[in-house]
Amino acid sequence: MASARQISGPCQAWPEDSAFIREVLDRIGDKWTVLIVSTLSDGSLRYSDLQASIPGISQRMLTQTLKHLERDGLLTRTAFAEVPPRVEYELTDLGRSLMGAVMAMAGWAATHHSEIASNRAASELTGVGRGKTTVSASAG
Amino acid sequence: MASARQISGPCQAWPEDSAFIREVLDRIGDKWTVLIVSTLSDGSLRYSDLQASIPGISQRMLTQTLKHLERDGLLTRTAFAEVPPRVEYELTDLGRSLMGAVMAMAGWAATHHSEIASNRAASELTGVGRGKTTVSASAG
DNA sequence: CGGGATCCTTCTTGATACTG
DNA sequence: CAGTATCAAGAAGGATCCCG
Repeated sequence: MASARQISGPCQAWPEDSAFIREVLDRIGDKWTVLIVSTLSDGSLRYSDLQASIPGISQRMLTQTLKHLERDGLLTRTAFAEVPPRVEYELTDLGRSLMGAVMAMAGWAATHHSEIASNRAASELTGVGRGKTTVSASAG
Repeated sequence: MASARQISGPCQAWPEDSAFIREVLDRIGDKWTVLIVSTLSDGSLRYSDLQASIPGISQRMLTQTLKHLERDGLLTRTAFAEVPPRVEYELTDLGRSLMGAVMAMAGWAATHHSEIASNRAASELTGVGRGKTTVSASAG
């Protein structure tokens, strides 16, 4: 996604600011980013530790996401020139502040996820969001 | 952030809670969700108004995202049985609270996006996140 | 151990055409 | 107007092989 960035609208909340909001969303909206960052919140870890700590991840995604995070300055990568190669990843202050923001989202999620879940369940029965909807007789 | 635990915890951040965090992230991580919700923050709008207010969107994505949001109880859909069909979409309280959460994220983004941008720019020159990285001589 | 490069499959998305 | 249905292109992700 994130192809064209022409999102200027007439009556919007954020006129043009949405640009970097989407940047952030593109980053944390990524499944692995959140998992990696949260895993690193305990302290620095090496590549294989991360891979072991995050069950479903492939090394492709691990490497790629780590690169993105490093590029954005959310974590640091330190390679040790030892005989058995060792690389350690650690969150920067910026990375930890992202954790805080995600935690805030988590708070919202924790507060409302049951409500969302019940809404969703109710929709299954009602048919809402699948064709059937509230139909009002002409209110004009 | 209410029930979430400390950032510098002993073991892992979220053992199993990540489930509904990801649910929320999957929703707002979606480009269109944020745009639709923010567009509706001004009040109810009809289908064609939304389509006009969000330049890049296709009716496929518009319809689909609206359905998801309706299903999760973030907005309501009201169809009027008039001769020229009219359907209005409006945020629920839950939807508006999501707006608040996204605004919070926007706050973080606003605070740090320049830092991220400069980090990213610096990485272009340094080569960080693209192969070259900080290499420490064997520390042990 | 820590990746880089490649292939291949799946999911997502945009464009198009048709309906009530 | 407000969608639905179908199709094809592209991106994302996983598996695999290989190198330093």
